[in-house]
Amino acid sequence: MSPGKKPIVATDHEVLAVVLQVADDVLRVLLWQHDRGPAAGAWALPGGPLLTDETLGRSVASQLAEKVDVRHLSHLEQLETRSDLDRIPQTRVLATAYLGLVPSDERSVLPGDTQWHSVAALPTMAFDHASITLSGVRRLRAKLSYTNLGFALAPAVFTASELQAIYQAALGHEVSATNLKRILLRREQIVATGTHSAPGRTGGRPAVEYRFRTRHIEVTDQFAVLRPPDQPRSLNG
Amino acid sequence: MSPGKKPIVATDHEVLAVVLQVADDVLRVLLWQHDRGPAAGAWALPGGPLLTDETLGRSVASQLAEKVDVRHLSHLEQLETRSDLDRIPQTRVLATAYLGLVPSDERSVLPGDTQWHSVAALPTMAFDHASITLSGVRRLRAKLSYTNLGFALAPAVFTASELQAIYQAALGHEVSATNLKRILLRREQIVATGTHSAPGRTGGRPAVEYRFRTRHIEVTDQFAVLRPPDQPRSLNG
DNA sequence: ACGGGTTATCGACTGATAGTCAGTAACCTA
DNA sequence: TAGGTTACTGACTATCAGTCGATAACCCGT
Repeated sequence: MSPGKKPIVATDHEVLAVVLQVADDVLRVLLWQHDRGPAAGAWALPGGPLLTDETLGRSVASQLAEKVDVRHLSHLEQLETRSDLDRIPQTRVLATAYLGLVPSDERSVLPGDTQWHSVAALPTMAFDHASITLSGVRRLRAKLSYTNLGFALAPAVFTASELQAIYQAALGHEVSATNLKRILLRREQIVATGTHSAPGRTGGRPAVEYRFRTRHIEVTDQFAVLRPPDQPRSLNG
Repeated sequence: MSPGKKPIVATDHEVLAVVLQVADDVLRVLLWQHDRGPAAGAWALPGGPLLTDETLGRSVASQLAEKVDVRHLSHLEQLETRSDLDRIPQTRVLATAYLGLVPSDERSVLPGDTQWHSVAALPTMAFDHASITLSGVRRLRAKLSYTNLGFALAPAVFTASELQAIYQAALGHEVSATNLKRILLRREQIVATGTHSAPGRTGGRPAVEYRFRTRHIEVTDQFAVLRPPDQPRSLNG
C-alpha cells in the first residue's frame, strides 16, 4: 500500500540454518544475538546473504563456518524458502532455510555472540526465525520416525541407553530403550560393534555398543504402505 | 569461468509448478513448449519470474492462472528451491518449485502451447525441469502413504474401484481395492456418502460411494513411531 | 565370597495393522 | 432364469510396536 512512500528494494535472498544438537538431555539450537539493527537484542539463526556465485548449499556452509566447525555437521538438508513480504520490515528478503545436525558428543567452542538455546524455551527471536526453528524441529522429529536420521544426532559409537536419551530429548517425549533398540535393529539402522561400554562409576552391567550402519540418510521402506505385492514388508522374508 | 567475458546477471528468482493429475489411469504433468530461447522445442514446467511485491505462493498461483483454472487446484505446497549455478546457461536464476494437484475429474481446456504428459514417459525437458518433476512425483507418492493427500487427486465423490485406479496410477504399482478401502476407512480419511453408483453399462453390483472426510492435508499420526506412551496407536482405543 | 544396589539384556505376551483370498451379494443381458 | 460382471464381507496370516517381568553382569561394602 502507499506505493510512492517507500520504494521497495530489489528482491534479495538470504540463507538461514537451523542447527540442532542434543546435549545434556536437551534438544538445542544454535543462535547468535543481534547487536544492532532493527532486531537488536533478539536472537537469530546463523546465516547471511546469498552471493551471486554461490549455490544455496555452499552459501549456508560458508555462513555456518563462522559459527561452528562445519566438519562437525553430520547432516544438512534444505528445509523451506520463506517469502512473506513483511517478514523483515522495510525490505524484501527471501530466506531459504536449511536444517543442520550435530552429533551429541561434539562440543566446539563458539564465538562470543553465539550460544546454544533449548528449543523448549526459545528466547525472543528476530523476524520469523522462531517459526523457522519450529519447522526444523518438526522436520527432525518426523524424519526420526521414518529414516535413519538418528545417525546425525548420535556419536559414532553408543549404547542403547545413550541412544534412548538422545531420541527422548530430540522427540520431546519418553522413549522405551528396549523398544527403540529392537526397532532400529530390525530396520538394520544400527549394528553392534562387538565392544562393550566400560562399566560406569556407579556399577551396573556393561552395555553392548552400537553404531549406525550408514551415516547417510535412508528411508525406512516399511513406511511405504500400499506397497506393490512383490515387495514384501518383511526384512527377513 | 572467465569472469570478464560475460558479467553475471544479478541473482534472479523464478517460480515453477509441478502440476499433477491422474487421468485415464495415468499420472500426468502439465507442461508447455518453449518456442524460442535457449531451450526452444523443449518442454517446460509452468512458471515465471518472481515479482518484488509477490510472495512465492501468490506468484505461482498467478503464473498458473495462465495455464489452468486455478480454482481446480485442490492442493499446492512448496517443494524445493534449486540454485545450481549452471541450471540455466549464462544466467543465474534461482527456482522455487511448487507441487500442485488437480482432481481426476477436472478436464479444463488448455492453451495451445500447453499439454499434459505422462510422467512415465517425459519428453525432452528444459533445464532441470525433468529433475524437478521427479521430485514432485516422489513427494506425491510419499505423502499418499502417510497423509490424506488422495483427496487432491480424487473427485468429490468416488467408489472404491475408482479410488483404487487413481492410487494405482499415482503410485505406479498395483494396489488392492479391498486393502485400500479398509486402510483409508480405518484412518478415517474417507467416509461413505450413503449413496450408490449407478450400475454400469456392463452390469455388476452398484458400488458404495465415498468422499474424503476433509479436503485439507492431515498427517496419519500412526506413522509417528516411538510415540509417547499416553498416545495410543489405536484410533478406536 | 556374598548380598544388595544398579544398569543392561532378553523373552514372552498383547494389540494393532496390512496383505490376501475365498465366498457371497447385487446388478446386467440374453 | 442362467450366466457374466462387479462389489462387498469376513476370516486368516504375518508383521510390527508397546509393555513388562525375569535374568545377567557389573559395582560396592561387609
